Amino acid sequence: MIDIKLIRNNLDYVQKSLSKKGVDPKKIEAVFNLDKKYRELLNNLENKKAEQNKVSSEISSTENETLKKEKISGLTSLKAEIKSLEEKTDATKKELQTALSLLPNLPDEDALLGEGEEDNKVIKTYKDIPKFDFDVSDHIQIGKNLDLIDTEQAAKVSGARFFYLKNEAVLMEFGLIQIALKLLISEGFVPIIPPVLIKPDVYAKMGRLVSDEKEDKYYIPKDDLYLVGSAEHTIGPFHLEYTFKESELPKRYIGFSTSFRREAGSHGKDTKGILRVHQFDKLEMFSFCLPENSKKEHQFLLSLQEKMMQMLDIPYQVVEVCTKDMGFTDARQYDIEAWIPSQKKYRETHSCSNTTDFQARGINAKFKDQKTKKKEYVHMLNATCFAMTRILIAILENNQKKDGSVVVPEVLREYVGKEIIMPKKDVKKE
RNA sequence: GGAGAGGUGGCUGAGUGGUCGAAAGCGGCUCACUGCUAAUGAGUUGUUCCGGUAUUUAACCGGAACCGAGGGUUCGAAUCCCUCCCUCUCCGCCA
Repeated sequence: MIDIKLIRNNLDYVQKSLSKKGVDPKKIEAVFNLDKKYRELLNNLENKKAEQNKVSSEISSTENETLKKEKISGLTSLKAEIKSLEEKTDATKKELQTALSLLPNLPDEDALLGEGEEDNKVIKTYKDIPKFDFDVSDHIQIGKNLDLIDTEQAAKVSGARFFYLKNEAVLMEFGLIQIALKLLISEGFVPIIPPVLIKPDVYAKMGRLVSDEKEDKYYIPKDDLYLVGSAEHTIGPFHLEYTFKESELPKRYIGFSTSFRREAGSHGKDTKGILRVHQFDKLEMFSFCLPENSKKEHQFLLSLQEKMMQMLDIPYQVVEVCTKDMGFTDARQYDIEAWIPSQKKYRETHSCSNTTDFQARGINAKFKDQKTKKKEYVHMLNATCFAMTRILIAILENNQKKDGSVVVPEVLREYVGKEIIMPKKDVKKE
C-alpha cells in the first residue's frame, strides 16, 4: 500500500510517478479527495466524542441525582448524532482504503520507462545461444522419452496443466534444493517452509489480492482461505506486525513451497508440458532490509540468481522490466530468462523484485531507527531461487544430446547419481 | 470433533461498569553515587491516528482510538451480552 500522506502532500508527484505505470491520475485525485473528506468527518466525529467524554466524566463525579439525570438525558441526542456520523466516517474510510489499495507501488526513479513487455531491456547475457547439430526435442518429448514427466496421466487425475514428475527429474528437484540451500545458508539465509494456505486479509496486506491477480488464485470458500501462488506470500507475513531491531537486518529467508496458480486468462498459452502449470514447487528468496539498503539488496539477490544459473551453466539473459510491465507491488524488477532451445527463445524463469515499503506498510513490518528512536517501515524484496518446472525445462532442453539422452549438470550429479540420463528402452523417440 | 480453562502494555501479572491507558514486579532509559563490565537510590518508560504550534528540527500542545478480533447494551466498558479467531489441558481421530 502507498503512504496516504505522500498523496496528501505530494499529489502531483504521485500522479506523475504512477502514470509511468499507466495509472490514471484521476484515480489518485479521487483518493486525495476521499482522504480530505475522511479527515473532515473524522475531525467532526472526534470533537463530538470529546464532548461526550467530557460530560460523561462529569456525570461520574456528580453527586446530585437530578443534575446527573439531566446530564444523561442531554447526552442522548449527542449519542445518536455520534452514531450516524461514525457510520459515515467508517464508510468513507473503507472507501478510501479500497481506492488506495488499488494503487500499485510507485516505480523507482531509476526504473526503466516503457509501455509494455516489448520495452523491457536486456541488460546482460550469459553464454552464447547454443547450436545443436540435430533437431532438438522439447521438454515434453524429452520428459516422455526419459520417463521423467507425465502430463497425460495427470490430466486424467487432476486435469490440464498438472503433471507427474518421476525418476531423475525428482532427484534433480531435490538436488536443486540441496545446492541452493547450501549456497544460501552460507550467505546467511534462514531456510523456511511456510504455509501454503493464507487468510484473505493477510493476502490483501501483501498487495496480492487486487482484482486481476485475485482471479489467478485458488480459493477455498469453506474455510475462507486462499492457496498461495508463491512462498513469497506467506514468508512476508511471517513478520506481520513485527518490529525488527536494526541489528537483525537484513533478514533473509530461503523458502520452499508448492505454488498454486489458476492461470485464468492464459488459456491457450503454453498449454503443453510443464511451462505453465497449476501447481509447482519453488524455492524463493526473501529479504527484509533497511530502506537505504534495498537497492543494494536487490542487486545482491539478482547476483545470487545469476550465480546459481551459472552453476547449472544454463544460457540466460537478464532483463530489466519496464514500468508498465512490472508487478503491482514492485518499484523495480528484473527477470532472468533462460534459453529454451525448442522455442528458440528466452523464457522467464526468475523474477527479482524490490517492493520497497509497499508490502511492509501492508503487513506493518517496521524497524526501530537507532538514531531517531522512531519506527520506520522496512523494505521487502523477493526473488525466485528455482521455479522447479521451468528450471527443469531449461536443464533438460539445453543438455540434450543427439541420441536423446540428457547430460546431468555437474553440480547435480551427486544427487542424481549419474552423469547422463538415457532414454528408456521401451520408449521410442517420436 | 467432544469437554474444560484462558487470551491485559517488551515480559510476568492485578484489575468485573465511572480520573483505568490501565496496580505491582521484571526489563528499558535518564540522573546521582560507587574507581570499575556490577550494586544502590531517585525519576522516567506503550502504540496508532487527527488537529494546532514550531521547525533544520525529527519537538511541544489539544483531541480520538487501542486491554485477541468484530458487533451490541449504557451517558459511560478491559470490566456486562453476542459472534468469531487463537492458545492451553483432557478425550477422540490422524501423517
